[in-house]
Amino acid sequence: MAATPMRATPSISTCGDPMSASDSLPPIEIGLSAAIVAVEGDRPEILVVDFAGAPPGLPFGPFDPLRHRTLEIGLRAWVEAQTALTLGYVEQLYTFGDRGRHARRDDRGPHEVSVGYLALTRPPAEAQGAVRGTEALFVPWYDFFPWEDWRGEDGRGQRPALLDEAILPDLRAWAGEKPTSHEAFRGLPRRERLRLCFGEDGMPWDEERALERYELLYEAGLVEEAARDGRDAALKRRAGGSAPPTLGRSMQADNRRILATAISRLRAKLKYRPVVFEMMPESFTLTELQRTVEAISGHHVHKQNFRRLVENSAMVEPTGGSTLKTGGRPAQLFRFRREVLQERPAPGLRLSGRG
Amino acid sequence: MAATPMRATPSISTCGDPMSASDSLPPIEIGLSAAIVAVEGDRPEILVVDFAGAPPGLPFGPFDPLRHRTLEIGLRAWVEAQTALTLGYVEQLYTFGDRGRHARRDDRGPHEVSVGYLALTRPPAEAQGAVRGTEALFVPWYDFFPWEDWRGEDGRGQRPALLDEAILPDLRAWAGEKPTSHEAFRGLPRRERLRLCFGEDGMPWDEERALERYELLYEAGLVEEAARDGRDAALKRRAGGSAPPTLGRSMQADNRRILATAISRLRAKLKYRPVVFEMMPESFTLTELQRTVEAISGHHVHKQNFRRLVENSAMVEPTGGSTLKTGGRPAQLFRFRREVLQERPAPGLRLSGRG
DNA sequence: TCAAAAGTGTTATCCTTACACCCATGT
DNA sequence: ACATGGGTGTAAGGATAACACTTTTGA
Repeated sequence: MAATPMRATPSISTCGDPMSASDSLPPIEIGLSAAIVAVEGDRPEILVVDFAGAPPGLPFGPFDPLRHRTLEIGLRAWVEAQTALTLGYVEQLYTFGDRGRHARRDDRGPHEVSVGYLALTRPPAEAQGAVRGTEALFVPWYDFFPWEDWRGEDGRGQRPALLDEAILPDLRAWAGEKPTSHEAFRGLPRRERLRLCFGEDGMPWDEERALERYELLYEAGLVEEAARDGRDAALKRRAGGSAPPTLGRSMQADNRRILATAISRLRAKLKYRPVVFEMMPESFTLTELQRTVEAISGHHVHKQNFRRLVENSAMVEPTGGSTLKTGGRPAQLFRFRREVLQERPAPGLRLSGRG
Repeated sequence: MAATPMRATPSISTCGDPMSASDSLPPIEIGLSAAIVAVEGDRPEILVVDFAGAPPGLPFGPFDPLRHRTLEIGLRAWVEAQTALTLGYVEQLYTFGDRGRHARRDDRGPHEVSVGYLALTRPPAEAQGAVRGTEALFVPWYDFFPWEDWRGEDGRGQRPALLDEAILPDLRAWAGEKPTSHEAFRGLPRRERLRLCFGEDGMPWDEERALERYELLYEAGLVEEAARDGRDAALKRRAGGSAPPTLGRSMQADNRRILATAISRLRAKLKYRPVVFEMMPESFTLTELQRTVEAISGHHVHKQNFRRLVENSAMVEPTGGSTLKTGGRPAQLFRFRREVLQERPAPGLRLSGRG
């Protein structure tokens, strides 16, 4: 390759000693938050901690560098110590340093930075011994994001009514206003962001943009968290001004944003890594697998193509058994072929055709 | 959609008050590290801070939550204040809590957690005023990862000689040994990891696995950082035991791991988002665009197909001008069509055919 | 006239999408 | 018999990969 060139040399304070500025810095604490996902039938669920009336929160614990070598080890350790849940797949999502978590500037105590994790597990009934206390429970994640479920109550796919009735009218009004100085410098104008995120005129609804959608709603002051974080100005704009925003259940601190991050990431990852199987029991029918994928992605997929896709992908193999529990013709049972991890470079379920 | 069910209730310490455990926790400091990438001709370069003889490091600065609302704002602020670099694209990579950064357990002072960022910029010559001091400079990133450049010195693609001469023999030896207790519980056996990461027998070389490859080399004790972090045992195994490992230049602390993360992420992102253009000048020829993509991905692509792919993608438009500087027939100049961001859901350059 | 690099056209192949149809069970 | 869900086959369309070939400059 070439010899190291001496060329542009922007001046950057080198900070050879990482502690150089530590005296002047306020204390910081790192919170590890886990979005622990399981799918129960056709319902994706998330483990939350209840606050007796107050909005629920994701389970979390502080990171103690003296006890745990890495962040992920820390997360696994206290989750597996305090619950009997077996965390299969664990993945770091994002680190949020926002003040959102502690709303006010004059807060005392350490500043909280939260590292969000995604964990996948099997439905509670399968994870025996998971029940130990009463503070935490699994709740459907679409309680927090009703606009993300496009499967409809009946069978056929169906646009959530909430979108046209409540969300889009308010967002269109917001898009008509002048952007704040904060927004101006970076990114697209409001109208365009709205089109991209919510699939207005011509743009398709992209299920992977769950995080961007939540953040847009937050900026527009349409979720409860925005008010809590002191964005009252944004909220006043709402029609009438009396009715508080009710777009989905809210959560503690920035937890709903972490959950939105988890949903986006999981929906994306489904397509290029065999992560669904972390949420499936040992053996399952192809329809059960399809229901799980649909639950997560939030819309129906084409049955026949899904089946072929799965069978061609070599990700499953028949167990030999079958079940009658589904009603109708008995369904073959399959299991995950772990060997694909060693055969294919990047196995996954790239589904695009809607059902 | 459905009513919230009361079902499984794993007991998790609720930690309603985020400060509950703060007294017993050691102080933590958050370092923001930036992998700032630019492409100069056919060479990808990374901005490093020189330590006069010692291994270079990524520029970094501490996060001060009182001054900056978010981590990214903090990063942008000090980079743009201390250098005159214009950071176009900035993206959070990963947060490392490892002790790797401070090698020894008995360290005094705050524990350092590093949040790695990827930033893209234009070549130094373009970023006028970027030159302010002499501590920082751009160096070719393949100095740190020579095994990642498959383009060859001549023209045709070519496997780096280093792989067969030094890396693979040592890795095969490592794969033949018994795994440590740490490794055993999670993941694949050594032999399989080696196949996947380095494309042994039948598996293709996946350029996106740059991070996994570096981590494998670290675990096998074949990079200098492994020795520094106290993995001497691993190092003793090396044949002869006298010659220190020389697989690429090493960096400060965990910085090479962050750079590996940046390379992996950038190589992946190239394929589904129009990020190349953040590193291109206002107008460019298609061949220049191709050279940039090749520089990053580390291998050649098929010229004709690349051109068609780009032109069909509607990501560029002709400026009308042309240049003679390329030698041979004059080349048309193109510019990035920013409108694609609003037209296509996820534009990118999915190239797979090798050149 | 030749080398070098830009730029065009064509074809075989695979993958995706969509549609139509058959099979096995319970009521 | 028929409803229900499981399971299979096949044809059209589009994207990709690989190939050969033409054009325009400088030396």
